[in-house]
Amino acid sequence: MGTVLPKMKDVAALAGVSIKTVSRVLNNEPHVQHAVRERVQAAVTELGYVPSKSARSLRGSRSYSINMMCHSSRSNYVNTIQFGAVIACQQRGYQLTISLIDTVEEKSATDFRDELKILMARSSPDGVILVAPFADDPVVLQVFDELAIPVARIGPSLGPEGRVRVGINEREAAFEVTTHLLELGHTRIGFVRGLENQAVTEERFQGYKAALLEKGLKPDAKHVRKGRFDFRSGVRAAEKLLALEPAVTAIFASNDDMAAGVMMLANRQGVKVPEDLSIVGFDDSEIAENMWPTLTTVRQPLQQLGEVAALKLIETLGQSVPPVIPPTILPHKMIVRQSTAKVRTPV
Amino acid sequence: MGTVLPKMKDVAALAGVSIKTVSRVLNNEPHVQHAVRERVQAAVTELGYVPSKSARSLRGSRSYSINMMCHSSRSNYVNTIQFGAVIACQQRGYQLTISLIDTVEEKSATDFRDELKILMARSSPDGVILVAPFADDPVVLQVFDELAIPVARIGPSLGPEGRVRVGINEREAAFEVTTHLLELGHTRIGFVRGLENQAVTEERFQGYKAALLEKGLKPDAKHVRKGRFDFRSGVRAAEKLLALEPAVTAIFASNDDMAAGVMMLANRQGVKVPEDLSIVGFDDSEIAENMWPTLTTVRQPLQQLGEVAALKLIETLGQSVPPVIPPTILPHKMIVRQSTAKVRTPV
DNA sequence: ACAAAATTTGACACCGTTGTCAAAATCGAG
DNA sequence: CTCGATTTTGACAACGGTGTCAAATTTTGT
Repeated sequence: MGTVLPKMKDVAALAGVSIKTVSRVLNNEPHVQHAVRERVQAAVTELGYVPSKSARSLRGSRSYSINMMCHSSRSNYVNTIQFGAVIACQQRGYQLTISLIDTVEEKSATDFRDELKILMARSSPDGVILVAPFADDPVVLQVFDELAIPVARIGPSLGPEGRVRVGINEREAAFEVTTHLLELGHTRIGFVRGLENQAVTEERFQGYKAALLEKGLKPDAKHVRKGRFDFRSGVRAAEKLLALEPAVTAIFASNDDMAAGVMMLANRQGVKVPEDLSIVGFDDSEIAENMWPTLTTVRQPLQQLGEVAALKLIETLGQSVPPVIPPTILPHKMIVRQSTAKVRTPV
Repeated sequence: MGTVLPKMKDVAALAGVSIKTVSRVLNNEPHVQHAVRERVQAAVTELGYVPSKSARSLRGSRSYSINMMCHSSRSNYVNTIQFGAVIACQQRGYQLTISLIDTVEEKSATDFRDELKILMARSSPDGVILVAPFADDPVVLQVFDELAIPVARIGPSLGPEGRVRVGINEREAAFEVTTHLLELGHTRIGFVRGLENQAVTEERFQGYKAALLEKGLKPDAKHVRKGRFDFRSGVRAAEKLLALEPAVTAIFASNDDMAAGVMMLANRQGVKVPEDLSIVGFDDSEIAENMWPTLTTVRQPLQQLGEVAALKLIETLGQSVPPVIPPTILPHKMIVRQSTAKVRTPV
């Protein structure tokens, strides 16, 4: 009931050892006799003792918290990754905290750096998980270098630098879905790009181009539209692509939200999907199955991405100087649903 | 570059006062001369000093963190509330942490209580924000009472107890959309309930019933289906409701995801929306605008709900014994889009 | 069986802040 | 101008752990 929380000295008293020995057991340090270790552990569970995070981090200068930095957490992408990260952190006894910060573009770079530094000083995490649009931002990476806070980057360009990186092979995935469309007989395939400040935008585009070239087709600039990863920009891109003469017979949108926009416009204009127009997306977010017809897309293991990023990050916290770590590439998978079909009238 | 983080004594030295005085200034305590206060503040900003959270919370037994407890953060509802909560916390210098925990149903009640207690001991938040399905859970509320951790509940049943509560008037909102359908001439209006362990499910249903009764219509049990707040259960409910003889001419789903399911099924069966069937949802989540036709729904100010909950919670942390607080009711708004229209053939 | 080496254990300082309490400075009244 | 009341200030302990280092204990070698 109203019993006070047990402290280390209570555990020590119950086990008949010194405080320091309890500390050693809790931190899995060597130099404790097996029998003593067991006695202490029994005392811990009996009292339901949980070490005080603040005391621990004050002396040990580790906060046992990981921060996930986002621009906005309101997207399936960020949200699902976050979900995976929370699970991993919880499992390892870490706490996940969320920080929101505006992108560099919305303010001056110095303001941004200052704000970021204050934010980090406040939460003083042991490590930070970066997702788009920060995973590729040189200013952000530099600040964390200066603060000597380890970062894990999700879905970044796979450069050679020595930080924890987790992602999928974006280019290959884009190559696969494009090839899927080509094999269905499509030759005029529209492509909707994502936000230009994100590395994945170019990666996916490269995959698209490579697939066309492999089949001996020349990429046509008219078939490529810019997008912003949101529903609305998908609608706008589709307007242009369907107005072409001759129009495209398939559209590859760089994510599902834009694909949903494409589909909405097709529905509205009476263009039949997939008979007159095949559509593919990217991400396999919830919306992909919740539209009609359901969307062919690429499944990114988002939750797993978050989990692995958090685990790898926590793992590196022990090492004093993190070695150069090869990027972890998780497998993606093309999910063929109803929005793609053989082209009707091959020209 | 590699300068160490400034500590309180550095600030004290620069301002020419004692450490304690700096502490007083930072905590807005009285008994500091105006001039001294300014001098200290100047020193703080000059050094870019940020107090150490761990030291603070160790001595002061406040952690400056708020925990948001969810079952799964992967829904627009939870996600948007979380977004608002992060904003509010950040603004007040608090940190938002996320905890995931399985519902009571998935394990024994004692296990649940133990797990919850350990989770809270680990993160030791100053307060907790509860959302569905925990906001109404008596076991959860009891545990927090025992631990003496203040909670803020979002969207709960509006009982008389003295905790921070934030929500909208669910019943009235449901009353309004139902009335909207009635005024369009609909008389056979289907209703899809939500998860039965959540208070809002009954609240919205009561609003639906009240609207029918007010227009002199008798609620028909055949027109009411259970649901689980997800796309799939919306599809299933619609199958049943559209198979009725005579079929319903409108369906009110208790949330947007289920409404999307209803719409998908209608599209698939060739039932024209809104000509043959009007559909309304609830929440105004992103999906509402990202379907075709766009969805008439009720806008819940989810982000604001999260913000207000966090702010009110932080506010009460000062008071030693939180007084009985009246619930905060935020305004909702019916958003009429394309999915509702006059009934075609009034029977 | 005894000294040296290795292992196990505990006393104590310390991390950076806030609470307590007494000292110092200022103010007001007679 | 002095004395008590009040305001302002600072010295010091304390929060609950971990790091250091020395003491106690056990093991090893001869």
